[in-house]
Amino acid sequence: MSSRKAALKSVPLVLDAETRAHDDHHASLRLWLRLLSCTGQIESRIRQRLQLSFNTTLPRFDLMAQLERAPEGLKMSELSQRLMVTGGNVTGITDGLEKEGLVVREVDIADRRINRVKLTSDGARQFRRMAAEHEQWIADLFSALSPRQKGHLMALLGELKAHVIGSKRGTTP
Amino acid sequence: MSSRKAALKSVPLVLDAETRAHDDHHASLRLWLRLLSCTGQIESRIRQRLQLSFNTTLPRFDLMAQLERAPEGLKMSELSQRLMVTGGNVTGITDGLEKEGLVVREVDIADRRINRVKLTSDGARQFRRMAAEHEQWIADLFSALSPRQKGHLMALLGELKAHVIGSKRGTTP
DNA sequence: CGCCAATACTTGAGGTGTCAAATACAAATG
DNA sequence: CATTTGTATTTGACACCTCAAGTATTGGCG
Repeated sequence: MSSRKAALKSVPLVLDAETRAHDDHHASLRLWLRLLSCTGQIESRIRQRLQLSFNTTLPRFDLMAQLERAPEGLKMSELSQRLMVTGGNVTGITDGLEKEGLVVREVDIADRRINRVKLTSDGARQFRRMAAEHEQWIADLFSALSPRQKGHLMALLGELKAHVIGSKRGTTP
Repeated sequence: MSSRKAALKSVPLVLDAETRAHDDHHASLRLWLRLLSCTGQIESRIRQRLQLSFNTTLPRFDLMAQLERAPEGLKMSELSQRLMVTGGNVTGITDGLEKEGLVVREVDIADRRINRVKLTSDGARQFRRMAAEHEQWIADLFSALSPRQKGHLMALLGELKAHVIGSKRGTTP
């Protein structure tokens, strides 16, 4: 109701360093939340479909996908590396798949510490069915973006990933 | 060894639909894997730091973050919605936080089915300490991108997310 | 040969996550 | 007011996932 205007807060023409930092922090935070929610949504859709269509899970699917490209089988440790999960985890998932007959463990002749894991023919057949559908799901989920946009997104994520991985120093030397 | 050239497979000047579809599928798949690995890397870095610096976890942090913006407290169901996880999960995380005295459950006077969850003053203090560091971590992790690039990434992910969420029909109506 | 460190994997405890069934309370209905 | 219906949360069974400790087995070294 007052008529005074002089007391309104001034709008600086040049933003100070602190303000810029604050804005950037905020932008990064929002970006991170969007990245997280985007990935989460897609992942949850895939899990859901894997469950509905094939009564399986993403980690199982991922493990089988690795095995499919390695007809000679993979060591547990190799699976662990490729799936970027711990060895104990691989043990558990492999147990489940083995119980369902989709996969077999074969003790290495030369070094009996080693377990070589292979797809059974049943597992291979089942995986091929799943892989085809899976690829289509992904294509559909990403169909909102043009090839050009996909390339752009790929590049931006590439830079981000490189920086994140590159700065992995300083934890426990 | 033959000198005949006519039998070489022709290279079409215009790619057929099948080839285009195949390439697009492949691009989508690679993009998805990169998205996944990027998010995973960042998430794992944050988890690691939360563990090292504050001996806590990401879900606990996220729950406390929600409570900080709601001094009157939140119902379990509200937490469930905001964190995008199931109610059972919220129960578990809240149990842990309550055991450590960072959070309290208060039964609603008017409707005794409702549990209102609040940060304790101890929890609030601890959260503020964590939040400041957390924001800095994020800013650092995303510092590889210019503000312009951040904006671009934000927009691309926005389109992707909108499409994914928009196509959520067709499961169980 | 015999011991010992390194390697490959498994096990067990603890925190997340999901779903479906159980519990506790409230509201609507007759 | 008693019964039914609905809502808020918890519980229990599984599946992941990590870390740290345990078990086998190998290969080197005295």
